[in-house]
Amino acid sequence: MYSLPIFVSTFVKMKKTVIPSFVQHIIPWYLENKRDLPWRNTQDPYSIWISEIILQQTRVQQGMSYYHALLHQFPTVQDLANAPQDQLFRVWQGLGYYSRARNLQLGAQLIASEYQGNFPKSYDEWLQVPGVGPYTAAAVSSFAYDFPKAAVDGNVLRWVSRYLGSKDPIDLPGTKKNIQLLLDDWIQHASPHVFNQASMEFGAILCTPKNPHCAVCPLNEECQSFKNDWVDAIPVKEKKIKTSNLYLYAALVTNQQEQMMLEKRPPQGIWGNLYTLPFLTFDTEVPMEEALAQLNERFPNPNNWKLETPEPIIHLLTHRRMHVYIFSNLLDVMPKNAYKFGSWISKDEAKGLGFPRVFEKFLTHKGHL
DNA sequence: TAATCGTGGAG
DNA sequence: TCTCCAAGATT
Repeated sequence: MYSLPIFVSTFVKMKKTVIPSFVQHIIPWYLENKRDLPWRNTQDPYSIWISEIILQQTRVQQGMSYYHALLHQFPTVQDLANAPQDQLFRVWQGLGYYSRARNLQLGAQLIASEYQGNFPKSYDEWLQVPGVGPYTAAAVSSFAYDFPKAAVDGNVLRWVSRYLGSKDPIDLPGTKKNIQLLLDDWIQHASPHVFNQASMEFGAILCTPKNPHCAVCPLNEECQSFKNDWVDAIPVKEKKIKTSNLYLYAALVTNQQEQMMLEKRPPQGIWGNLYTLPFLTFDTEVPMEEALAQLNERFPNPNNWKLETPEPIIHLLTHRRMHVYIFSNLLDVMPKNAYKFGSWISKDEAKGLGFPRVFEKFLTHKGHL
């Protein structure tokens, strides 16, 4: 006989109950056990919005200092809207996913102009802000304005699928949609901002990806995964992460004025709009002579390079293992107009720019930053 | 829709 | 050392 998908059947069943059991158990747990996080002590939409953009795919511990730095550098949405992008990237430097910073400023400009510095309030309004998707729109509108929309992030997908014992892959849009529908119903039985905070905190603190704390979980008696011993098997993911190699050859070129050649990356692609040493990339390893030959095509430099990284720097990206080789022009003098794709930048100027972590570390180590 | 976009910490 | 993946969004 045909059976309803588990989320739909749960949704139908819960419709009949007055207050979902999850709400009854998890909100008291949250109020007792929540972490003291700075963006939880405010209803200021600007601070909350900044925090949510930072926390996309980013752990609290990693994002905390950036949260304080951004609010310190750009106290108001107008400050952020009017800031030079280089200044923003200097603050965002090292946090990764730099399109977040670009879109954050686009959003600030939208709010400063079209909203006259007031902030969107509803979920649908926030969804129009660049860099704000379904999760962030629900989070900001509920935290700042108590708008009743469930925030569905990785924590929530995990605990809901475990709680219901669903083996639907959580990386499929249909699964997310079902969970969104279910929680959009449940959230009506609680204070929206408390519900969303409690929901995510529960996933982050108790229903963790590995070694969840089922023994002390207030929901363990009704958790389908706990009862069936599926906790380690749920959530299910369809896609597996496969990493491939990427070989990056960069040039540290300096002149007699103690300037170095830097390129601003194009807006699209990795490290968009940040500053890097000029570099070439290959999907497969190439002989060192070939890499040097290609560097020489770009720089009218006598073939005199020094390999600064005898062992390549291994820079791990989510889907890539990057092998970074850096060459310097050991003895040769580069003419001022030798290379038209980059700019000569002094040490002091470079300090105000944003660099990807791998270049920032190297240049700092060599005393160029 | 599937691929892309960083970095650092946990296990 | 290696895999996983974290308060996702965009194209």
